Parts: sequence; C-alpha cells; structure tokens
Amino acid sequence: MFAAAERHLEALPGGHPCQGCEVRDKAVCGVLDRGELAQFKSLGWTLKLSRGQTLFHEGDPVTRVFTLTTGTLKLYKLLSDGRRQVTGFMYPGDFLGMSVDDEHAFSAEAIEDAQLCWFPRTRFDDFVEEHAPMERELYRMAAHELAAAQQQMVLLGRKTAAERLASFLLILARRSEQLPGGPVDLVRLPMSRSDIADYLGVTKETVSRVISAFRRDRMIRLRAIDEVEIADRGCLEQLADCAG
Amino acid sequence: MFAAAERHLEALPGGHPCQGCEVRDKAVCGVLDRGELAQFKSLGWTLKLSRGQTLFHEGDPVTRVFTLTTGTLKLYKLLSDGRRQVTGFMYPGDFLGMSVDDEHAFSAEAIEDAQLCWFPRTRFDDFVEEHAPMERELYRMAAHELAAAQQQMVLLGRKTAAERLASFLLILARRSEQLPGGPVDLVRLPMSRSDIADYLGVTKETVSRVISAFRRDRMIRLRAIDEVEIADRGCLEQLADCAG
DNA sequence: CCTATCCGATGATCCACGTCATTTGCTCGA
DNA sequence: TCGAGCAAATGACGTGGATCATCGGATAGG
Repeated sequence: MFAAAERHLEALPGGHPCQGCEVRDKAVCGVLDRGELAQFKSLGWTLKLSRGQTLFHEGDPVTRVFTLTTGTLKLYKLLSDGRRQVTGFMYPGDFLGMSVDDEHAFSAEAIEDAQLCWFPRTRFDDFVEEHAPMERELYRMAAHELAAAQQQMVLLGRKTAAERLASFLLILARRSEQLPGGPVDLVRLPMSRSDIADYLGVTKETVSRVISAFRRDRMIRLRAIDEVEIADRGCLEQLADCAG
Repeated sequence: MFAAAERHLEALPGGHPCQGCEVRDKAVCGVLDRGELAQFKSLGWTLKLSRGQTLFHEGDPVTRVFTLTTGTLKLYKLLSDGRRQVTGFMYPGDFLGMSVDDEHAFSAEAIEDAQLCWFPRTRFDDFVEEHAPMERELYRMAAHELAAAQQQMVLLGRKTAAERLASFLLILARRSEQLPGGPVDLVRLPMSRSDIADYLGVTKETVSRVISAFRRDRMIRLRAIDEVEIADRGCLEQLADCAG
C-alpha cells in the first residue's frame, strides 16, 4: 500500500536535531526541549508525497504517525457508492495519528506535494508515555480538533450553501493569518472545487455558482483560480454567522 | 446561571469511595485504583438536573468538569437566528469538560432528569497532571469522540434523510448493546423528534415521515412513542451504509 | 504547435426536503 | 371526566440545491 511513498523514505537529517524545521513550534514536538528532541528525532524518518498520492486509506492499520511539515493533505471518508465527505485539510505542523481501535478513521491524500516526518506508532506511543507534556499537547490538539468538528457539524447540518462558502473562506483566512507575513485578506485555495464541495456537503456546481455570486456582489475577487482576495470581510462574516 | 442547579449541590457521599457507582468502569475515573479514587472523590460534588434544565451555555467559562452518572443530556450549538445543531447526546459515564480557550463550545441541557459528579476545573486539571493514566484516558476519549464526529460529518454532509435516520437508530442500538442486559433490538428514544431532527440536520416533519415510512416497510416497530424495536436490522444497516 | 484531457463555469430541469397548515392523540390539572 | 396544551403525524405546496448537459480555458503530451 505504501509502495509509492516508501521510495522517498530517508532518515531525518543529521546535525542539529530538526534544525531549520519551520513547523517545530506549531507541531507536537514543539513542547520538547533540545535534549528530548534529539532523542525523539532518532525514532523518526521523513517522507515525501506528490500531489494526488495517498498516504493511507480509511481502515488501514495505524502503524505510523505523522507530522506534516510542508504541503497540504485532504482527509476524507467514503460511502460504499462513492459519495465522499472531506473531513478536513491538513497544513504544515498538523499531526496525523489519533485513532480508535488502531485503524485509520479516514483516508489521507496529498493535494499539493508534501513532506512529512513519521514515527513507528509503538515507539511513538512509548515515547509519549514517558513525556507527559507531549501527552498533554496531544490531548490539547484533540480537544481543538473536536471543537472544529462540532463547528463543522453546524455548517453541514444547518447552513445554506452561501453560508457554507462564506464560513469556509473565513476559516482559510484566519488560518493564513496565523502564519506571520503575507497579506491577511489573500487566501490560497490549494484544493479543487470538488474537494471544497465534498468538505462543505454540496456539489462542485454549487461551489462554482456561489463563488461567482460572491464575485458579482464584490465580496471577493479572484486573483487566480486558486487565490481569493477577501474584499468585504464584514459581509462574509455576517453570512457565515460568527456567533455559531 | 447555575442558580437552579446549585440548589441540588451536595458533597459526594461518605463511606466507601464512589461505592455503588454504576458508571465507574465506563467513566474517566475508572482508571484509578482504590486509593487514588478516594483522593479524587474528595475533590468532587454531585448535582441533579431536571428535564429541561441547562447545565451550561456555549461560551460560558469552563469552571467545572462533569461526569454524567444517570440520565441523558443533549449538547447543541445555535446560530444567531435560532437554527440549532445538536452535536451529541450524553449518556451515563460520559465526560464533559474538554474545551479550547477555557470556554464551553456548546450548551448542555438535560433531556431526562440527570445526576452528575462535578469537579472544580483547576483542581481536576492538577489531579490529572499527576495521574498519567487519567490523562491517557482523556486522550483516548477525545480521540473516540473525534472519530464519532467525523462519522457524523459524513451523515450530515452526504446522507439522505432515510439514511440519516437509519444510521441514528443503529448508533442508539449499538450503544444500548454495550450496557449488558435488556433486549438488544429495543431502543429507547429519550429525546424529542425535534432533538433528533436537529441532530440529523433535517426538520422534525422529516423525522416523523421517515419513521412512519420505516414502520410501513416493517423495518421498525414502535412499542411506544419513545421506544423503537429494530425489526429488520440488515435492511437498516444497508441503508445506513456501514462501510462509511 | 496542435489536440486530448481535465477542471471550472453556467444554463435547464428536476426532486428531496423544507415550509406551512391541519389533524391526531397524549398528558396533566381542575 | 373533561378540556387545555403540546408533541407528533400527516397533507399540500414551494424551493434550494442536485442533476445533467454544454462550453470555455488551462495544461500536458505527442
């Protein structure tokens, strides 16, 4: 199953541990001190994925855990007739490896070329067991993801198509604000219209139509097909319903 | 805010720690040994809620954490115009208190009379910090809830009304199977049709209509308005799409 | 450079479910 | 026992977004 990915396997580079890693303060390993990090690093490897490559499938046994360092992934679940629900997108610094019953709950696929650190799961678990701050950080991340998932339930269960798109653009905008630098009202959309549709529980046609409508109403401008400028954030926020 | 609830405050009963507590093996305190449990117990209180009473509102500061011991709660989020999304139901043994930014992410209300143990949050956090197995259990529970939330996203984003109802009935059936005793194909519905509707992202009329259709098709029987007998589980499972 | 392919945009039509209105039936208090 | 009040069921009708079909424009491979 990992044949394509394994070709890119290599040990973490030597020298200073994780030197130059740009996501270390965001990632789960950010809670470790220099010595712990060296020890942690020795358990891990790196891996590259090309756009379109699958990292794992829903139902696969969880033998490894990952931290995404560059690129973007989509996470999704399928119904037996092919209907897809994208449950989230992963950005640099995000952790992949929480599970129940040692099975992946979703599939993960690169939507841009990506690089990851990975660790054999049993070794990772052993390490975590001996480093309480890391355990705490994992719990904190899980609670955070859970809150985001509940927010997404409101979107999927109760919002109109326009409200869903507005919420989505604002989520991306807030995320890009957390990365320092770069204009805050310019949002990149590395994923396809289909991916957005499957994330928002609508069809790709509806995504296209709502984006066109936002454009007509001067709420957004399209710098490129994958680059949106937020022109009237207040209006989008009102649509998205920030209270919910 | 808690005026009504506080009237029912009382210290945990003395004598043997949490003696007779029927949810101890399911709840987060189940990982503690007898001595730890006595210490833990001394931090906590009990509280009763009547049907319809609110435990806390979305946005309230998280000053206390809870374990539900009897009864059922619904958790929900509101949009500013009153649209409601029920994000989950809580049953005996479930833990309430995960949060981001020390704010409750949802409101919690009793749909049946309920009893809870509660703990001041800071003391609970301190205790957890010194008891790694409990921290691990909380993480395990969070991962479990996250998987359930992702499953719910598939339901809300991609399933038809009939598929949603079928999934819902099967979730309840599986849950009632975990409690030993009682016929497995008899499911109690303590929540109203409106609550079910707001959980499944449909209207209460649609819930009524689909239940009637399932009845016509002999997939279920109604023993009472709040008691469903699963008559053709295979058919429901096919509808719900167990693969997803 | 040309052409096949894919993605996105957009129009025409349809239908699952929402909305609104009415009826049924249960619960509880007088 | 009766009737007020409310939840659930059901019917009639409307509509937001799905489906299906077409077209334009970017990209890649020959």
